[in-house]
Amino acid sequence: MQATHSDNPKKYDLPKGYEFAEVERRWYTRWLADKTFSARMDEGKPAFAIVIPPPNVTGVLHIGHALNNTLQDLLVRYHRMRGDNTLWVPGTDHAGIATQNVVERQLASEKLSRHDLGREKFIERVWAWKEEKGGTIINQLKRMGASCDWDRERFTMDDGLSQAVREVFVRLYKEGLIYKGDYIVNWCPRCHTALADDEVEHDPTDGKLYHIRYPYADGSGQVVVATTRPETMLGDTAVAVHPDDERYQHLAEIGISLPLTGRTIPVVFDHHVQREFGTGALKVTPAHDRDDYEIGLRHDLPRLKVMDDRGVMNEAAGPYAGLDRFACRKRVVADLEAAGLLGKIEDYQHAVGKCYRCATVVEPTTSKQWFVSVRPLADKAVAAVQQGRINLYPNTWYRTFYSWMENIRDWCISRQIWWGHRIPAWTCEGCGQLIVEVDAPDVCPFCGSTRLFQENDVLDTWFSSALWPFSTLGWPEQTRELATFYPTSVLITSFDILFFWVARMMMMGLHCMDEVPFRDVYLHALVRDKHGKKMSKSTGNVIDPLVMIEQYGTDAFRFTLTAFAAQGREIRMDEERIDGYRRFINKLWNAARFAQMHLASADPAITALAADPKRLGLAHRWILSRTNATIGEVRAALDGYNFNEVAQANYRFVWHEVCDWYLEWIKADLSGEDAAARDQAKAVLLTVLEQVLKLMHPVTPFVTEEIWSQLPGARGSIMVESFPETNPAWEDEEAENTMNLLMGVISGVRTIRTEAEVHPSARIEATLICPDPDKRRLLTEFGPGIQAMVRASSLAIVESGQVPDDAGHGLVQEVELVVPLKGLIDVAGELDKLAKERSKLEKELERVVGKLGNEQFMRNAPAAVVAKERDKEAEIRSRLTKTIESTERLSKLR
RNA sequence: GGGCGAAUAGCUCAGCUGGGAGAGCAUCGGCCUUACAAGCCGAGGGUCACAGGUUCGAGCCCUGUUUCGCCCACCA
Repeated sequence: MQATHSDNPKKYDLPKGYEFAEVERRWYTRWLADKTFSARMDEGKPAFAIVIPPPNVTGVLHIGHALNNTLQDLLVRYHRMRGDNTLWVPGTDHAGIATQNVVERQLASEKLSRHDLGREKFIERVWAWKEEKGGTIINQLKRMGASCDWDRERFTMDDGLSQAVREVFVRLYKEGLIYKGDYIVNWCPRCHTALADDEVEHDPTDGKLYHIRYPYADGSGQVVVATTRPETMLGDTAVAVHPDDERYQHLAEIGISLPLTGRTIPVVFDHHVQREFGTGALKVTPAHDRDDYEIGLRHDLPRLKVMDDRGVMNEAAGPYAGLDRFACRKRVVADLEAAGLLGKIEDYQHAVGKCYRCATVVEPTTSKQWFVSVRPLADKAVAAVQQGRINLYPNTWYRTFYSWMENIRDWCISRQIWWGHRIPAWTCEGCGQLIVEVDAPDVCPFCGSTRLFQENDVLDTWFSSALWPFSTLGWPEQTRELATFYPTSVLITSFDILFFWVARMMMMGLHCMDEVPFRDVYLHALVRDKHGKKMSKSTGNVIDPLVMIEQYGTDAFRFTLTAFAAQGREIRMDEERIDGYRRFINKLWNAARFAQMHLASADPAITALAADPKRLGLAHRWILSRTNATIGEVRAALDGYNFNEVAQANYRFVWHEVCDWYLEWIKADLSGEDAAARDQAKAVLLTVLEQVLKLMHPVTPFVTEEIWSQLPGARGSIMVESFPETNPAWEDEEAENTMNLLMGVISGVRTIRTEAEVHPSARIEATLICPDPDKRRLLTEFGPGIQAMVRASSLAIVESGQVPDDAGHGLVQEVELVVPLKGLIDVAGELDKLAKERSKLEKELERVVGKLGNEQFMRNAPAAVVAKERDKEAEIRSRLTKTIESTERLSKLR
């Protein structure tokens, strides 16, 4: 009777296909209920801590988060299984500008602005939004299987964290490392706030370069200046030329008559000006250009602001007041044209700074802002990295890190928005003194006035996230968490926030805690589409992690991300790969089903048999040796953050060693009559399966937990099982060599079968000709196994013999494989192949012989390499002989 | 302008300190062989971008070239 899939439904406890959706839901709920993710702080155990890069509270899980959190979870689960005191702190970032924008948009749909509500009501509204919508990404992280200690979830505007922010601010202020001043900053006219330098993105943009004639004040001539922003000329307060430029020396006395305004402005001499560029003359607008600002400082030029916060021209722009800056540009150009002062207009591509939040063209402008003097802090960070107290992975980042830190500029930390940590500084209306304190003062300590007004500005979002590694652990309180888990072990993040965030955490951690915030930094790549393009909504190439999870399951998705995470390599996500790994998860599932058939009634204590492999059969010794090797590989890969190797080692082992060979090999024993053989097989099968599940658990938590729970015996969560360790007793080179021989012979016979198109279920008669007595003994010993694997009705193992003319023939490790095939051979095809084989072997032989005949090689190459070449020569020669014999034999059949 | 990275099978990628080129997918052939057709057994397919160099030996090290990508930068 032919068995079908519906037969014996009771034979399997596990469903035929892996049903990930139900399993994932069930186990995550259970893990949460059992608090399996909760950090422990046991005495005497090493600590392993990761703080999550807090996603924006407005965030929606994208594939970058998915990668980032998969890698973190991988390490956290690994260390938890190793028995470390393991903590993964989750949380979200209040994301000042981003969040304020979201709520403002919401208000706009009600035809309201934040000003209609006023500051207090607006902030209430943001909190309300956060309560309602802010948990989105946290729930999505849970879908990813993230094993964060959720009871310790933090938000950068929590009371505790806000306290930490004020403490640090006040401390830095009192140390003179925070100052307030009127400087040029990047201003976003749409967000109405200053931006830090790295919050400005420079896009190459097609624009125009306008050449404008500036007449000399005495009318004796003119100088041409070029600009991409003609409207800023209204704020020009000088023209600059190079000090050594003979063309303009005489202008020092004369000055320039600024067109459209009639103002007279001086000519200044500054080394910044490039003589070769354009006419060598540069218009100077200190209030609206960063370089011009510097020139202005050097020459004590007035700073004339001609725009307001919205990018609209102000009264200083005279007749242009009230015009938007871009409208003004057109008008200025038209007026210059009319006045005959406009020179050529060139197409010009240049980098235009845009707001990283809303892509509005940033306006450099002077404004009163708060800054951090980063030099002393940066020096500490650089020193810590140089001393190896912080390691960067991949190490290609060191150079970039150092060069960035060398050129770092003071950090503008004030933002003119409402959502964020309000700067803890008050101005006394009585005496005008500035008071900076952690807690709001009631009276002015200088004059006793009670009329104190707090700063309106809030802090840059990155200020609070810079404190994240210690603020989340309770600082400034000296908590047990802080003592146990600071410094944290590793930070895993995307390289694009190395400077926004990572460098600043180093600075703040070293300064405030006097200790690094983390020992290792692993910087992963950006996830791109399979063609290497950035994913973006407009391109339409976005891969949504949640869709992937629904389609392929979380484990398959996680496995894919892990497999792609090779150091120093960009990730080109390909949905087909996810599908491939989904099949792998299913393969594991089915291997477990198979095991379960035989293990369901087994006593888990039988695994004790595997402790002493010397008494076990070959295949068992082999798979234990391979298990041992795989454990070593996986651990090394995890310890070195070589995530792709973790995936690869597991994949290879499970599919190509356990499933392809081991399970097939032991089928006979499992269903055979020999009770001792059966017990061995069960014992090792269970042992290997346990090891596999543990090895894979950090990558694929759900399927491994589900299978684990079904194994015989009472079992707790696999999450708290101990991670596999290499076991020297399992290492067995001899078993590996023998199995390699057997597997080679089996594959060789299968090739003969397939090429002759022997039906897979047909039995063949096979002969192995093996002159080597040791190998012959092994082949004889394991003959029944070989016979089963190649579906032979008979298997003869002989020392020597003739190969019949019509036999299929192969050669593996000096063993001749002979399968009589009675006319099934495709003679012409085989002869073709043999000819190809022959020429290939001859070429190889030539190379090897040449090498061995080379004195230099013989002198310089290590003995092992020489010996290997000798073996190779012998092997090639014997293969060549056999190939020629086969050719002759087959030729007769033609 | 400076810096970094990449180029290996049709596609996506491994290849760790130099010692006989690999995987998955795709392609071709054959199979429902009772864990898995989401599978099994096989096959074909590569001038390791190009040119030099070092070496007994180079996908790997060095130099240069080309192409692509990214980061940083005050040439209006």
